[in-house]
Amino acid sequence: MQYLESLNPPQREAVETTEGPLLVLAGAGTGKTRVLTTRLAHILSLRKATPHQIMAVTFTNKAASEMRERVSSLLGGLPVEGWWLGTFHALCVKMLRRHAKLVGLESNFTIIDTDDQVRLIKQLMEAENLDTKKWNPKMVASLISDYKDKAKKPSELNANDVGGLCDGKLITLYRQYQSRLRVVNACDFGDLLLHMITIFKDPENKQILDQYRNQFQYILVDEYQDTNVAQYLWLRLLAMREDGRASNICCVGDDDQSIYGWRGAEVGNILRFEQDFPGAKIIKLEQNYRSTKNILAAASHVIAENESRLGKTLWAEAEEGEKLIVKGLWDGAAEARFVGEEIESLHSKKHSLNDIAILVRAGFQTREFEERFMALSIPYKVIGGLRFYERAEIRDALAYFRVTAQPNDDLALERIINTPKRGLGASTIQMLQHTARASQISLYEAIRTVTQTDELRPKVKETLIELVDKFDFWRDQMSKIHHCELAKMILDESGYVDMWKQDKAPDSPGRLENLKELVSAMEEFESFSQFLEHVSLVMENQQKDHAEMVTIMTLHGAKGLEFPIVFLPGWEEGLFPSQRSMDETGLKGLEEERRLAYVGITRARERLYISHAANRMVYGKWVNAMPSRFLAALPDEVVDVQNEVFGRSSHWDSSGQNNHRVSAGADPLPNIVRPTTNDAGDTLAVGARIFHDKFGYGKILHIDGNKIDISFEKAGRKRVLKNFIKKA
DNA sequence: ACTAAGATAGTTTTT
DNA sequence: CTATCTTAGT
Repeated sequence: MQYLESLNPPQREAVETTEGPLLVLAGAGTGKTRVLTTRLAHILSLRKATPHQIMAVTFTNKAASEMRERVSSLLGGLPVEGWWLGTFHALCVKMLRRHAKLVGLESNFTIIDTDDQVRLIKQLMEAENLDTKKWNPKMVASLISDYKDKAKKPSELNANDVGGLCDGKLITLYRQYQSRLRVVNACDFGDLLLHMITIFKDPENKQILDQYRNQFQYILVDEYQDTNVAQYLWLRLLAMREDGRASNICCVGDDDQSIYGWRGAEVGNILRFEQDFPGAKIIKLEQNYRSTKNILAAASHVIAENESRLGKTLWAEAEEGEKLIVKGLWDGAAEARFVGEEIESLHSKKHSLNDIAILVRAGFQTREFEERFMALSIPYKVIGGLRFYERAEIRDALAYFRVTAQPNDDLALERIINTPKRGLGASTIQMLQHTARASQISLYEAIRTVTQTDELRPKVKETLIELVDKFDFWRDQMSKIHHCELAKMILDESGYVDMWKQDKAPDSPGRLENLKELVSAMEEFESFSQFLEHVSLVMENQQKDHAEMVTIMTLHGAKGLEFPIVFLPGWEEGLFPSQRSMDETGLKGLEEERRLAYVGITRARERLYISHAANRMVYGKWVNAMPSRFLAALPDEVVDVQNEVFGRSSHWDSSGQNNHRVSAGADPLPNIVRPTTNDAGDTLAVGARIFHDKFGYGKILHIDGNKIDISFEKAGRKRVLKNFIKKA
C-alpha cells in the first residue's frame, strides 16, 4: 500500500474513509484527481468491492478516460474491467437502453443534439402558428432544456412557471416536443437523465431501482459543484437506502470553481451536502502543490470577495515566486502585441511554448491573438471552437448513417433529404412533415405512405422512392458487410462524396479529407450502431499534436488544467466580468465571474500575466473599457503594475489604494488625451476612426495641436494636419 | 428551386 | 465586424 505513503494527512483520510457519505472539498491544485483515483484503487485492492460494484461519474469523457488510465496504473497497469465509469449521460444511456420500453422508446433510440432539438422545436412552433421571430426557437429549446436540467416534466409545470412565454403555449410545445421525440424514437441529452429518474421514481419499477442500489456499493462523483438538479436527483435515488441512510457516496468538488451555473449547475448541491446525505463527513484539501505563493495570494484575495462559499484557505510550501505582471494597454491590438513579444522573449529564454497558455473569457477574443501569432510565426493551437463532429460534412455523413441505422430518425433524414440536391424543395418536405405529424408517424413512414398515392408529382415521387429504397438496401447490408465498407458505400451511392468533389469552393478538398477521417475513425468500433453511440456522446476530437505550441483557450476550457506560464488578457469591466452575466443574474452572475477569475489565476504554476486594454473593438464599434474590478482585489505586494495607458480610468483611481501603481517609466503628463475639432466640425478624439484622401482609413493615435498622429490601415503611421482628415 | 442580396444578432459549453 | 438566416428575384 505504498500509494498511501505519498499522500498528505487529509488526502489520506479522504482515501481511507471508504464507508458512508463523504464530501471532499478540494481547492485548486490540491491533488483532487490523485485522491479520487487513489481512493478507487484502494477500494479495489482491499477487495471491498468488485469493479462491477463501483460507479464513478465524471463530467467529461476526457476526465473519464484519464481516470481509467490512472486507476489502472496505480493497480500495476492492469486494466480495470466492468466498472461503471463515465459521464452522467453515458451511464444513463447504458441504463436507458435496457429499460427504454418503460418510457415508450425502443432500445435503439437515437440521441439528438442541440441542433436537431432547435430544428424540431421550430417546426412545432410553426405548426402552432407561433411567431418564431418573437419567440426564438433557440431560446425555446434552451428553456425546455432548463426545465429538464431541473428535472421538470411538462406535467410538473404550471402557468406560473412559464408565464406568458410563447403566448402561453410553452407547456404545450414542451409536451408536443416530447411526444414527437417518442414517435421518432429519440432522446435529447436532458431526457437521458429525466427518463431514468422517471423510471426510478415509479413504484412499479421498484425492483429495477433496488437492483442498481444493491449493485453500486461505492459511488464516486467528480466535479460535484457542477451537477444540476436532475443529476443530483438521479444520484440521490441511487445513493440513498430505503431506511433513509446514505450509502458509500463520495463527492469531490470545489465550490469556488463552480462556473457552469449558466447551464443549470447548482452550487447549492455542494453547499447542501451534509443535509442531503445525513452523517456525511467533510474533508477539506487545502494544501496547494501547483502555484507559487504570490499566485496563490492573488487567487485567494480575488475569491475572498465572494459571499456564498464554504470557505477554504489555500496554502503552499512553494516559493514566493515572481510577482504577477498586471499590464494596462491602449487597445486589443496592443495587448496582442504585448503578449506576442513577451512570448517571444520567454521562448528565447528556453521556455517551451507548450508551457504557455492564453486564457480568455470569450471565444471571439482568440482572433486577435491568432492574427498576431501568425504575423510573428508563433505556433499556437486554439482549443475549443468547432469540433470535428460539428462540421457540416461530418454531420451530414452522420445523418446518412443515422437514417440507415434507425429510419425513424426524422431529424437526420430532414438534414440530408435534399443534400445533395435532389429537387426536393420546401413544399415537398412541408407536405411530408404535415402527413407525418397528422398521423403520428415518422417522416420515413410518411414517405412510404405518400409514395403509394398520386399526391406528388411523378418526378418527386420517383426520387423519394429511390431514396428510401437505397436506405432500405443499406440497412440490409448492416448485418452483411463491415461497417466501414458500408459507410463508404453510403457516402458514395448517395452522391454525397460527388457533391463535394464537384464543389469548387477552396475548402471542399478539406471536407473530403474529413470524410475519409470519419470512415477511418470508425475502424476502432465494432459496429455501426456502436460508432453512432460514441459520436453522440463524445463530441470531442482527440487529435494529439507533438509540435511545440502555445495554447489559446477559454477560461471554461482550462478548468482542471495547469501551465507554468499563463496570460489572462481582457480583464475589463463588461468583458470580464461579463456584462451579460451581471445583467442576467446580478450578484450571482458576478460571483460566478469571480470564480472564473479564480480558476484562471490558479491555472498558473510559476508566472502570471494579467492584462487589460483601454479601448476595444466590440461588434465593429470602439468602446472604452475600465480595468476589471477583479484587479483591485489583487494585493499590492504580489503584483507589478505596468500601465501603458496614459489616462488612467476612474475606477482604477477610485480604488484609492492602487493609485501608486504606475510604473516608474510612465510619464502621463505630456500625453493628455484631449479631443479637438477640425474646420469641417468633426470631433477628433484619440482612438477615433478617420478617413484621409491620400492615406485612406486610419485611427487617431495622438493629438498635438493641429497635428495629428494616425495609424493608417494601409499606409502605416503618419503625422497629418487635422483639416485633411474627416470622421470615417 | 435556386441564388444573391439584405437583415439580424452576437458569452461561457459539455453531454 | 462577421456569420447566419430570411426574403426577394430570376
